[in-house]
Amino acid sequence: MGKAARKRAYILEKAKGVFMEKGFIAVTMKDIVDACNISRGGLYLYFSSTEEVFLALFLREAEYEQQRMEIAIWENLPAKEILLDYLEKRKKLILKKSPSLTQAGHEFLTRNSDAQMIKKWQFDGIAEMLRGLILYGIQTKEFKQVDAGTWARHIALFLYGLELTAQSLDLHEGIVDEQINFTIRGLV
Amino acid sequence: MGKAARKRAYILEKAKGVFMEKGFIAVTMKDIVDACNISRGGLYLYFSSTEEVFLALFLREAEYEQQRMEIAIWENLPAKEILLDYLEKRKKLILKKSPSLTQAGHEFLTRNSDAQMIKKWQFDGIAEMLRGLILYGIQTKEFKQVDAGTWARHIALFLYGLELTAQSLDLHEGIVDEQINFTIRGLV
Amino acid sequence: MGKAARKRAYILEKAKGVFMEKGFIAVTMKDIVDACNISRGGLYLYFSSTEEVFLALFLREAEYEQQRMEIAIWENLPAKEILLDYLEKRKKLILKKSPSLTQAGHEFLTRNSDAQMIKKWQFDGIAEMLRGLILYGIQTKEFKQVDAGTWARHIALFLYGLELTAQSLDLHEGIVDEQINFTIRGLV
Amino acid sequence: MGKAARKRAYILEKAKGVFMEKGFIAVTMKDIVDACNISRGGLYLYFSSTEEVFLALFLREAEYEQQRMEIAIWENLPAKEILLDYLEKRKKLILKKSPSLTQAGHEFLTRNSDAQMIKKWQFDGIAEMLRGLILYGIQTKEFKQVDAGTWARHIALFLYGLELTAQSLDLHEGIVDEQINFTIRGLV
DNA sequence: TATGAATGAGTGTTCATTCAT
DNA sequence: GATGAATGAACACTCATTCAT
Repeated sequence: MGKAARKRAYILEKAKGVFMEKGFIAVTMKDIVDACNISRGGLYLYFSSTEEVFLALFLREAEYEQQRMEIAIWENLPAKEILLDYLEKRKKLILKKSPSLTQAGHEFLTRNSDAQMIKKWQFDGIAEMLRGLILYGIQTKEFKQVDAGTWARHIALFLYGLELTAQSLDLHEGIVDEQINFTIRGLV
Repeated sequence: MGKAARKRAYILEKAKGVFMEKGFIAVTMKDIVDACNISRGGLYLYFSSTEEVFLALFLREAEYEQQRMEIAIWENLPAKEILLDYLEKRKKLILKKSPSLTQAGHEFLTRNSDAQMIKKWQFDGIAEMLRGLILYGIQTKEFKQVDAGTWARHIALFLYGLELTAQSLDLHEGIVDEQINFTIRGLV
Repeated sequence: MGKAARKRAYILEKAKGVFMEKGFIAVTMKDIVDACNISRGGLYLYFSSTEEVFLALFLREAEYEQQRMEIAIWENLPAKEILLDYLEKRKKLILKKSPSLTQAGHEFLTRNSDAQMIKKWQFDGIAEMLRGLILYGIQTKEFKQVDAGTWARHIALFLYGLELTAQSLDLHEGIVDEQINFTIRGLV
Repeated sequence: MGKAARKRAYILEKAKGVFMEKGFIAVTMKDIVDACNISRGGLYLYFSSTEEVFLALFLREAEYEQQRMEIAIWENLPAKEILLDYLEKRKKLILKKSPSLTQAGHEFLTRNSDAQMIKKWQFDGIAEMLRGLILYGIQTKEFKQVDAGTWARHIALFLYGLELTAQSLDLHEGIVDEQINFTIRGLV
């Protein structure tokens, strides 16, 4: 990795904290500059707007997460275990008090309807992944014979909505657990 | 209605368009001034911040909607019909292509955790209403013997998330229908 | 007194409280409007700036005070008693916590070097009055044989300065008494 | 002196002219910006309010003057000569036709009762200094056996008041001389 | 006369963006 | 490449002043 690439990676890493803290809209170039401890002009050598920073960050995160997921799925672990792991991970994000990258991504989408990549990642990719998992669970008899596509989309949408709203609605852990268990019971 | 009240109502009406267009965070007093075709100072005679405008607007909308709902529920129609009507109404909001006040309300909540009124309206009130409806449906044997509270919260959360995300995710009507029907099938 | 004159007098009375509270510079037409409980436009029917209000007020006060003084002096009271009374009156103004009309007048003079009337009243008139009093006291052998003009101007300047600075310097009563007694001792 | 310090010094120098011209209350950040020929935002890099500018300016001036004074006092010159020099210096300030920083400082104190530094400089410090000088003069038999504290405060107050009022009252040099000589005669 | 809604100019303050070093 | 000082546009907010009623 060249020096420039390393600097870009550094900026994205620091920016991630900022976006997780403040969402997307409220973030200014100054926030990122401050978080990175670099000069105002320095940031502009690599990115020329918060949009650009966020897109690059989101792309990086998406690629990374995609890999982690595929590995987990194809390790032949029990479907139920994979699902529980996944839900557990989402639950942590949901219960986090500060905005998540999901929230920032949502704010970004609200203003930039043509950000296909984010759209794909925030929903399509996850729904597809869940569908694969459900089909696999049906095959291993762990799950009921349900319509995998519909269920996958339902879970994806439900979790996405839950993550966006949990903090603003002040949902406590009890309700989040209740809702997640409710979802699993429908499937298993 | 006095002159001042009429002017307030006029401002709220114009501001509604602005909030539906741009959400809450991105709206400035100047946006509202421009939409109303009044002077900068003129707006300050009625409202002194975007927060104040939005709260007044939201309260007005909430009161109006509340009335519509209560009437429908207490007309003793079959539970299933009331639910379908309600879901149909939400579906229309969900499929509307331009941003709704729900999105603006969500942004408001993201920055203003103490806006109890909005929180109540966006979620608590609706969950409670749905719970009453489900209990009523169970009593009339229209619905299965389910945990009314859990289901009510599930539907409320799911619809809220769906409304927030539908446009940004570009969900087409097929998927929205699929998801709504899926929800009803679980209940009936 | 006609209706208009009565209204003018009313406005001046209320404005006096405002100027005593806030000095001259910080007072806005809105402050006066609020204190008078009249409409914005209404005030403009009588005065078209804070300058105008203040000048009218100062003139009125000056005329009133002038009369009181002259009466006291020509009642043939002992010179020392008249002087003590006068100093006692000034002391009260000096120890008052909020700005006095003197302070407001000073602020006015700072911005309007051509306000001869105020200048005359704040200093020349008082010096002249004190000079008459000192001459009278010398004649009645109550005061030493001093240069009446110089002493009069000294006392006038000293009291004026003391009144302006007492609050901002946080002078407590002990120091004010000390300084006033010091002045009297030089004379008697 | 670094570049930033030089710029700060430049701003203070230009601001000094503004404060001497307009006092403190009437000065806006725009006035300072215009006097410095810099951009609106540029000023905010160094100071974020007129208060801040003025305090920095006053501190600088105070430090400079303090040094001059201490040197004069401890050079063991005759007390009378030091006093005359000091009064001569004050007389120049008093007769200067344009407003002085003293007026601005006074306005600042009027609105900002907790500016101890200014209070100390405008009065306490000077009274203390004069007291030391009078005691020294009594010791060398140059001055009469007077109450040094009372006299020191009297002179400090009198000069302060004189400086504030001289221009607004349009006192000509004859009167200022008369008053200063009068003060000296009381002491020597 | 009297009202008070309405205006718009002026000021404070923040930030994206540029540029000399 | 890197810096950070500087700029200026944009927005929040206040207030003197006007004007239709």
